Amino acid sequence: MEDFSTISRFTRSENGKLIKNPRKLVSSYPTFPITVDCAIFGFDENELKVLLIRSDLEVFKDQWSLLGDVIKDTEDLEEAAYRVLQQRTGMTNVFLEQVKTFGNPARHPGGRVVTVAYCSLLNIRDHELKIHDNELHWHSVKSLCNMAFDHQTVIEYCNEWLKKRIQENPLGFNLLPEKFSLRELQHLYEAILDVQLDRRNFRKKFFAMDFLDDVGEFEEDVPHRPGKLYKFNYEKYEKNKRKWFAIDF
Amino acid sequence: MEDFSTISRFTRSENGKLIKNPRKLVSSYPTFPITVDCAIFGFDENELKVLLIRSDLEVFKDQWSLLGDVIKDTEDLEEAAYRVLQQRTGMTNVFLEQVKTFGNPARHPGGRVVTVAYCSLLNIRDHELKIHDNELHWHSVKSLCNMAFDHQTVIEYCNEWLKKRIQENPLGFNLLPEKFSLRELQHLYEAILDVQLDRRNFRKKFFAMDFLDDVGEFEEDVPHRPGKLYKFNYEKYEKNKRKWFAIDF
DNA sequence: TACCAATTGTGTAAAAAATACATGACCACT
DNA sequence: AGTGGTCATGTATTTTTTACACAATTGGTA
Repeated sequence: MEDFSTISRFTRSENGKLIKNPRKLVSSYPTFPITVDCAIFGFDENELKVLLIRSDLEVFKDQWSLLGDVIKDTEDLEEAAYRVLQQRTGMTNVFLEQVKTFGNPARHPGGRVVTVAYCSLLNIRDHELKIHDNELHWHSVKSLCNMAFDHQTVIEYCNEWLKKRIQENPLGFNLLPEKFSLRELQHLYEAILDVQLDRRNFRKKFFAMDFLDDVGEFEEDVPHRPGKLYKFNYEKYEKNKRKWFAIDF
Repeated sequence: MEDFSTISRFTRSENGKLIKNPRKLVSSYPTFPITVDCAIFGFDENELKVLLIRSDLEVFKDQWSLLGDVIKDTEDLEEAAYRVLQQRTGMTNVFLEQVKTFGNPARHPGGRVVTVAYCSLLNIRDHELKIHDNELHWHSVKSLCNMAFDHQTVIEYCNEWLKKRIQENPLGFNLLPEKFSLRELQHLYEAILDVQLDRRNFRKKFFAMDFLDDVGEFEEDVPHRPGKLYKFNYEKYEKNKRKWFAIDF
């Protein structure tokens, strides 16, 4: 006889009969607070930044935390994250994607709170005027410290996720103005991946991918010869994108 | 004056003062049931399979669902997933990784239940004797239908996740016996990725990665010339693994 | 015991992709 | 007019990927 004694009483009905009332079943489940936390990344002065807010918990006095909120009864997780994003930055049409859920029972000093981490990418200049709340701050990702909750871990995880993702998908453009020069693009990659890239090969590669539209304009206000400006053309990307396949590890 | 009226009352303290009692704060948060669901994959007869259980809800009569359970007060999410895995397969030391959290308010007929999906990989033969519970069933991933909850979506997501992951990391070995032939390995890749691969190039690639140990034995009970058996050597892999970097999309 | 079916094991040539690298022109600033 | 910083561009070399064929081994079967 097999020992099923360790199987939770929630896993199966005791007697093998079908459960008629799912509401009753679910109401017997233990419940927990759930939040979403947004790692909102921006790129400025050749550095990757993350938008943080001063914690309002006394135990985390003078520490920073991600922007987050509890989820509401009727909203999906992504909706909640998007709401946080909009409320704080005023921006809509912004890249947002779920990264990971953190559920360590001790991660919140007020009791168990499970949080779903989202990663968002936006162009800092597009909304810089909206951040006059001086509790909000763009913080360099390289020099994080003194974070509330487990938010340092969360940001590091999101940062690693971004590093990987930006090599496989055209996400980087979300961090730049609509029109950008190839130097800006290269600096973005160099900053996020923490590598040095050869300029000629970098250009060759992006031109070969063939989704950059020359907008016929040039950089302004740069203290050197201005470079051409380009736009990311999503349709071209979608049409030509390679079927990603390569065993390689 | 900025309009912060839409910002949730949970987001910040009203008056700008620091919150002294985090327990009180958290106890004001709405709560939800949280479950973990495990997409447990196995490989048999050259097919990717997933371990399913018959739903015990009457609304899902004769439908299949993933193995899952509610999380307990004091356990971390991964602990809960691991518990489900052990209880059902009797196996320990098994690959397990979080994939995504699903929180659609309507995904459970009994009310809102948020679930964290985990993906697990194991060798079917290692534990086939433990599945005499006839409510449990290895189901071909290619022919899913009639799943309870949103579990079809969840499995499809996990399957895509696996497809990508198996190309970047040596996960496939978890689905094979400790000693395997290169044909088995190739069939595994071909089944999961749904491609045909050139045998010589496949072998060349894996030998070049240099983490397969020839165990000096041969296949048995095959109706053709038996191939050499190999073991995956994790230490060698760790030592030689390439720093993964390539912009490519 | 001879043959068949299935699979093992092995290498090379051609094509494609990644890398390394230098120069003259342009613009702003002084 | 000179300087500092950047733009724009192409080629040769190396590395990686791909395509592809044949002899040998085993079990099964007539």
